[in-house]
Order: sequence, then C-alpha cells, then structure tokens
Amino acid sequence: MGETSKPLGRPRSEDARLAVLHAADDMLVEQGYAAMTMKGIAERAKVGRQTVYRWWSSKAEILLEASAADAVRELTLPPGADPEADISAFLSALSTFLTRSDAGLAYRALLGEAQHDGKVAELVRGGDVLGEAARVVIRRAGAAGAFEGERDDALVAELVGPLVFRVLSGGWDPTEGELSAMARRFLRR
Amino acid sequence: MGETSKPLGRPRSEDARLAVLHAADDMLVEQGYAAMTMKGIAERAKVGRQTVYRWWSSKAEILLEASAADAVRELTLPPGADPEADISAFLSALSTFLTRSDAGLAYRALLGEAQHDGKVAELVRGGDVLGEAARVVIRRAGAAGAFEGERDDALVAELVGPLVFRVLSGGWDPTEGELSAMARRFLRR
Amino acid sequence: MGETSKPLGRPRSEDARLAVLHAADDMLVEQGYAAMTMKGIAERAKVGRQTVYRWWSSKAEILLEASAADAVRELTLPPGADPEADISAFLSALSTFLTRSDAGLAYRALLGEAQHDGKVAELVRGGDVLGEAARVVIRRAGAAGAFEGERDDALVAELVGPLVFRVLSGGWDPTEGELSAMARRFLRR
Amino acid sequence: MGETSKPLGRPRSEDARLAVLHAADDMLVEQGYAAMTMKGIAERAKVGRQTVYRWWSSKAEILLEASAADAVRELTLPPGADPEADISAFLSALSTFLTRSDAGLAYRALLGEAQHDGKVAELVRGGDVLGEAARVVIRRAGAAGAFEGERDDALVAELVGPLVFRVLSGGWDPTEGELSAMARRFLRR
DNA sequence: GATTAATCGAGACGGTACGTCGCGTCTTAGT
DNA sequence: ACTAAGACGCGACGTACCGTCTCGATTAATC
Repeated sequence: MGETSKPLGRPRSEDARLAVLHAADDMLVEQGYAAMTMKGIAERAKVGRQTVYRWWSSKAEILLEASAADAVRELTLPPGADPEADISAFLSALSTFLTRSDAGLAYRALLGEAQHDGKVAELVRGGDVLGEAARVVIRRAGAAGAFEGERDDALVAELVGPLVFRVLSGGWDPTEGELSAMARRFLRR
Repeated sequence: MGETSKPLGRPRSEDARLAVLHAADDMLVEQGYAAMTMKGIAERAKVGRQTVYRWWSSKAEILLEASAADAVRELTLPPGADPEADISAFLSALSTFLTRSDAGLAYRALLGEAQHDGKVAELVRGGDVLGEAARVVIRRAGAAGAFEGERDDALVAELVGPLVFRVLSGGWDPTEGELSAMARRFLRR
Repeated sequence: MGETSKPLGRPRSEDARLAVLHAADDMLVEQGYAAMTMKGIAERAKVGRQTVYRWWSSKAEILLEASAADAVRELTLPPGADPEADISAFLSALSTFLTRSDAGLAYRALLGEAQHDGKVAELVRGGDVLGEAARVVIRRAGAAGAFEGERDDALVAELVGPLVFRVLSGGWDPTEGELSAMARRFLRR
Repeated sequence: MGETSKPLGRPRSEDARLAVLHAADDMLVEQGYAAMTMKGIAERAKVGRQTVYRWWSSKAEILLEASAADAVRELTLPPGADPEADISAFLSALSTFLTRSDAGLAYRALLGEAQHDGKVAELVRGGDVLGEAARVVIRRAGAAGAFEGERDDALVAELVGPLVFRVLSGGWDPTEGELSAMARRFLRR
C-alpha cells in the first residue's frame, strides 16, 4: 500500500554522514566559520568531496544539521518554580548558548550568513530553534494568565530580541542580575 | 610644531576613493555581499587593486565607510510631537532602514559578517550607528522623566532588539500598527 | 577429464558484451577518444559499471575488441592482377582505413595511446592487424620472386611506414597517383 | 614608427617559465606522459596553477616548448663523408632520438596524443622538427644528383617512415646493420 | 628645472578553495 | 555467479579570488 520500495544501489553510509557532521562541528569551534571549507571538512572527515556535495549543498546546511539537535537540547529546560524564575532561567540558558556553546556559535554563524545569503536565510527561517524554545517558555508563563491578545512572534521577539541584539552586536556577556532584570521587565507588561 | 607637515609624494586621489566606495555600494545592492569581492570592486571602480588594499584592509571596511554616513542620516529624525510619536517614528525609520535602504543592507551584511570574523566585529562595535541613533531618541523621551536608573545599553537593546531580531531572523517587514504597539510597550515600563 | 566443467551461476550476458562494444565504437566516432570514458561507455550501453570492469581492464581493451575484426576485414583484399596492382590496391585500402574508417580511427587512437602507456603498447604489439595484412600482400608479391634475403618486419615497415608516418604526423590524405608511385618504389628494390 | 609599446603591468617571469618547462620535462621522464598533470607540473615548478594556464593551454603545449629545441639539436648533424654515411648517421641519430632521448620521448608522446586530440595534431603539424631535420639531410644527398622530380614530403616519409613506424608500433630498437641497410635502400631509387 | 617620493592603473605572481568529473571499488537488491 | 544501480574514497580538472609584487606613468613638494 503506502510502502516505499527501497532505493536501488549502495545505500548511503551512516559513517560518512556522521564523520562529516563531526568534522564540521570541530572545525567551526577550532578554526571558525570562515576557515571552515567544504574541502577541509571532507579531508578531516576522511571522506570524498563528492560525498559531501552529494548530501549537502553548502557548509551552512551541514552546520545546521550538525547543531540543530544540540541547540534544542540546550534551550529546553524543566519548568521553574514561578514565572519569573522560569523566564530568568531560560534567558540564562540562552545567554550561555549564544556566548559559550558550540551549537550557539553555529547558530550565530548561520544567522550571520543568512544576512547575505538568501538560501541560508531560508534554512534559518525553517529551523527556528530559538523561536521554538522561547515559545515553550512563554506558553508556560502565559498559562498563568498573561499575554492574552498578543501574537506569538511578537512576544518571542520581546523576550529574546534584546538579549540577542546585545550579543550579536557587541559580544556582550550578561550577568545574572541583568538577566533577571530582563525577565522582570518582560513579565511586567 | 604641532602642525603636521604635508606628506611627500603624490597625494591620495579623491577620485579613486569615491570610485571605490560607490563601486562597493553598487555591487552590494546589485549582486550581494558574497559576490562583492576586492577584485571586483577594483575592476568596477577602474582602480588598481593595490590602491584598494592601500587604503582599506577588507571589503567590510569599505562597506562601513561607504554606508556609515547614510545610516546616520537615515536614522536621525526631528523630534516628534510626543514621546510615543517620537519613538514610533524612530522604529518606523529603523524598519525602513533595515528592510529597504542600501545602507541598511550594508549594516545587516556587516553585522552578519561580524558573527564569524573578529575584525569585522570590532569595526561594528566601534561605529555603532544604530545604538547612537537610538540613544538620541531615548534621551529625548527620558527628558520627560522616565528611565532614571537604567543603563543606556540596556535601554537601547529593549528598544531596537525586538525589531532587529525579527528582521534578522526572518526577513520580517513590520506594519505601522505593530511598530506603534512596540513603541507603547517600550514607554510603559 | 580434459573437459572444462560449466562455470556455476549466471552465465555472461552476450547482450551486455555487445552493448559495451557498440557503445565504445559509437562514442569514439562521435566524441573522440579522450571523451570516451569507462563511465560514459557503461551509461550509454545501459550496463552497470562493474560489468565493464569485470570483462575489460581499460577503454583500450574495449576498443581493440570492438575494432580488430573490422580492421582485418577492411585490410584483407583479393589478389590483384599483377604485383603492382596488388600492392597499390593494398595501399589504397590502408589509406582509406587510416583516414576514413571507424576501425582505422580506433587503430590510430590505440597506436597513439601506446606511446605513453605500456599496457596499451603490449596490446597493440600483440594484435598486429596492420602487420598481418601487409605480410599477406608481401608474400603474394614475393612469390613472384623478389625479397629473397629480407626479414618480414623490415619489408612491412618499408611498405606501410611511409604512408602511416605521413598520416599520423600530418593527417595526410594521399591521392591515387601518390599511392601507385609508392607501390612502384616498393617493388623496385 | 614600427615600435611596439611595452605592455602594461608586471612583466612575465622568465624564472616561472623555465621552472615549468623543466618540471614538465622531468616529470615526463620520471613518471610518464599520463602521470604528468597540469597540477603536478605547477606544484613541482613551485608555481601557481594559474600561471601555467595563463601561458599554456595544455600539457602538450608545454612539452612541445620544452623539447622542440632539444629535438632540433639532437637531429642536426654535421655532413658525413659520403651520402650513404650521411644518411646512415642521420638514421642512427633518429633511432637514438626516438628510443633513448628525453626529447624523443616527448616527440612520441605528442605524436601519440595527436592521434586523438585535434589541437595537439595542429601543434605537431606546426613544429615539424623531424621533417625539418630529414629535409636537411635529403638536400645534402640530393645535391649529389638524385631525387630530381620528387616532392619533399614524399622523400621525408620514405626516409623516416619505416624507422618511425617500427619504433612506434613495437618499441623496436634497430641495430647499426639494419640502419645502414635502410640507408642504402633509400639511396638506391 | 631637476630631483624625490608616494601615488596611480595594470597585470603577473604563488597560493588555495571552488564545484565537477572520472577513476576503480564497494555494497545493495534482483535475475 | 552475474546483472543494474549507485554510493564510496580519491584526485585532477579549469576557474576565481586572495593579497603581494613589479612595471611605467603621474603628480606634488623640495631642492
């Protein structure tokens, strides 16, 4: 019935796939986004170049696949004691993610690349990890009663926009005090 | 004594300088940041490559010099009738800047590049056109009495962060209604 | 005892063999030797690549098998009225073979490749179609009395060398007059 | 008046030109024609790849430039005592050239490549070193009275064709006796 | 006016990544 | 055992841009 017949020929190598993802991740951390080339990834992963191009069309795609799962994990938190603690913990996790985590480094690199590459922009818009995570926290706070008439996207932007903007534009690394001030301000609306 | 003696040799050509800046601006708009190469800029400006490298060390520097003045002009507004109108007008100008202006395109490209290039990050931090413009507007509103104990940077981020985040991460183009809602929310704190 | 037991498993596909030979021949004529790749042959013959590699180790081998029979046929002539006519007819056939026939194109390509590939050189030395054909004609003329003390190879070279050299080194296409002059010179020795 | 103005920009580097020619020559001798790649030549010559492509469009062109002068030198002989000695010495030089000299290796590789590459065929036809050398010897013998009504090309082919054919098609290495027999046969016509 | 010195356009230089192509091998399922 | 299909590691292809380096020609200020 709905069965999909198996594709012909040699099946894709899972080993090669993982080797590429890990190589990309490592190179981003060790050498940075600009020095991370398709050729370099292939060589470090001990994989043919064609194998990389067969499955990914750019280093951005590789990076997204390599880091999306990590990003989700790092930004998914257990509910906090009260809304303020919950929001504050999320902002703290977000700050750590953006300034210290490997996946966050990938996120910033991708968001950066998206500003001058339409294809990357679509990729970023598609896998909106940061927005998804923020929505979860906002809903948890909203269940307590707030934010009746507001649109999700606007709330997400209110919550993460200030923090993200400061990190992106200045390499800012916020203190706990600043984060809880942000959380309080977000809830008092 | 304190006078700087005129340098020897042939003086720098203003024609060449302007030709390079215009070529960079045009190429950014027509072909995008990635396709805008040092070689291409030199050729389009009908200028030797060494001449470009002599005065700028990267395409980011050229772009900054080419667009900073425009950016300041586009984000400098006459005072509005009341604080809400003033803030709202600023957000509108900022939105137009980011989504439609050439200088805004350059700003986004530079902010993007800054995420994976430390030198560009410093350039962007140095010439903080967006922050400067926001501070002016915030001070105008603050003169009326608000924001006593808060740090400038935090206020700037509260004001522009949500808008910038939405534009950067999704190509969002806000409506007037959304902008004035943003302005009201910013003032009610 | 002396009987060879039938090999196990699926027998070799004659369809596949012929498809490969025809594909190679066609590609040589249509696209030339350089553009005739193992991959291309397999695809045009609608045959797996492994099937090609299983039975032939290089495109030279395929070409030899594809053209050797044709070459022999084109260079085997009925005896002429007299030695001069016989030799002249052979030279004419050889000229046509080298400059116009598909098999001759293959012969030239193989002889060319043999100059910088030892394996092809052995193949060419082994299946010496051109020498075999020349020897037949020389023996027919020799039966009438000439060439007592001379070695075969030397005579073959005297007969075909001048013609082959001119074709190989300049794409020369001889006239009937030139060919019969050659034949006369060969016999007068 | 007839003066040609000097070209603009940095002039071509003679060092780079010679490094490429020597690298090509060495690689041909050490590794053979097939293993001699444009990439390999550039690397061995310690020269950028673009520099090779800027001045030569194929390895055949490089090889021709690298070996043509040597070929002429090796095939240019002082007049012999009598026509037979002269011709015989030439055939001996030709044989050594084809079977043992580096330039001869290049000649055979080029003649081979010419059979399946039209562009190389033109190059070979253009710089007809072998024919030129043969013509000199033939004229010297002809001055003594022979070959009145015959065309140059035909005589060249009669002289060198048999030898070249045997070397090309079988890797033949002739003895002195065979060479002087060839010389005698050529003169008796 | 001649000299000096830094600029200018032009373009070759040694490098290196690009994305593609063919190599010969391998691993599937199917005949 | 053989078939077609197609992924695999490998490495050369020819191109583009990098940033540097020579060229001859200009353009002022200094001698």
